[in-house]
Amino acid sequence: MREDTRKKITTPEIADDGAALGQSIREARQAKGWTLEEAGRAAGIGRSTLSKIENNLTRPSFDIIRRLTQALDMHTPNLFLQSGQSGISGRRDYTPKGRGEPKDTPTYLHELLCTDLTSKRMLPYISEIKARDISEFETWIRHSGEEFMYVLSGELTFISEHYRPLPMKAGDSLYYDSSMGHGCISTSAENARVLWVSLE
Amino acid sequence: MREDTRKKITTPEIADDGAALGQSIREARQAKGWTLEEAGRAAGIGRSTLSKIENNLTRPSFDIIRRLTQALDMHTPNLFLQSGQSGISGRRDYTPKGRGEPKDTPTYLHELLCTDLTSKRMLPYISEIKARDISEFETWIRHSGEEFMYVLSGELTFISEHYRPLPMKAGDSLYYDSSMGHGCISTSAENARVLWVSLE
DNA sequence: AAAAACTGTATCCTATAGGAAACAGAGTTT
DNA sequence: AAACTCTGTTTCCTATAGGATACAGTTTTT
Repeated sequence: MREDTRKKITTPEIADDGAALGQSIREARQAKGWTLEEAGRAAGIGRSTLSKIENNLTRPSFDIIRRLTQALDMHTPNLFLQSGQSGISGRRDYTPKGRGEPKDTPTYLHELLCTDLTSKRMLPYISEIKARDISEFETWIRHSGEEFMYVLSGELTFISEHYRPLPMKAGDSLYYDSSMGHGCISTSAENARVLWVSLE
Repeated sequence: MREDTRKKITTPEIADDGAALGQSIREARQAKGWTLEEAGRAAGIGRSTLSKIENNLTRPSFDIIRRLTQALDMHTPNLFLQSGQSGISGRRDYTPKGRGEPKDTPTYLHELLCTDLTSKRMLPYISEIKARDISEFETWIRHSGEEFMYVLSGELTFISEHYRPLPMKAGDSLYYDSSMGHGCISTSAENARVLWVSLE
């Protein structure tokens, strides 16, 4: 080994709050059984860079992390959790039938489900859509995210941009981009009941 | 203004594939009605840095982006979408009753819903849980993410780590951390039917 | 309408991110 | 056991991230 006469430049232990980022990546890589070389090639980065990232010896760019998470099929939301907050880890929330949290609007009767878990990512609720005429429709509902709906009872028509009205009845389900303008109207004599799960 | 004799170093238009990252951040900041100064202070970064990020003139570190997304209450998964793939934007997927894609396991009869939309983030399916004795239970199901379940018919018992068995019947709902070991057994004479929505 | 207080952008500079290559250690092969 | 071939780590270097500051444009105050 050759003599190193230079002043030692210290850059150790960056990790501060970013915390277990490197560890997460190392686990994901090893779960795939990949070497630094292989993972680096898949993500388009050098193995030295990857080594430093996994050992928290650097503060990688977002771009690098994005490429890595793609290559390793990683679960990205976890990476954003700072030490302390850990989502709903190890918890569950039970709501008996009809015991959700009511929330009414002029058009809908909502029953929010599992509201004790405030940090959950999906938002489940049951809506009672009041029977009414199609002419009452006013404006699109539009909000970023994705939504899944399942018709519990009754009949309704789902209307949205880019598509023609879709008649639905009990047992039917639908998944859609909620940033696309959308809305529901009951087309049965009685109210229709729908289970919704909204993301974001 | 003084004469600039240096060779112009060009660093414009980094944006390459990272794409609309800066735009997303600008939108989130403006949605909060914040100036660069305010948002920067909330995230602990300088306004000049933030300006460059929003205009895609730099390739920010993951750490910076994490601080920003926290301060701005941003929805992080979107940021990981690269330019080509845009989720399910502007699309919807309808599945009539009983027309899901069947997928059976020894214990469950699954019917996957809305399988045409492959890039959706939530995974909805209906499971028929075969009536059986509690003694048949073998091992925990465990996978990262969150799950919501809604009992459509029949009765069952949900069992999981950290908790005691939970009897559920039609109309009940449950939200839980799916990394926590869990499982279901039917406790009614006939099979129980459950609607599940799984996230990641 | 000048002065002042804002806004977001552009410039300058230093610490460092990330690639190339050297290094070190553990198996393999000849 | 020496020569190869892997692994992951460390060193070296250049391009650049991000803060400080100067600049420019717009609105508010005196």
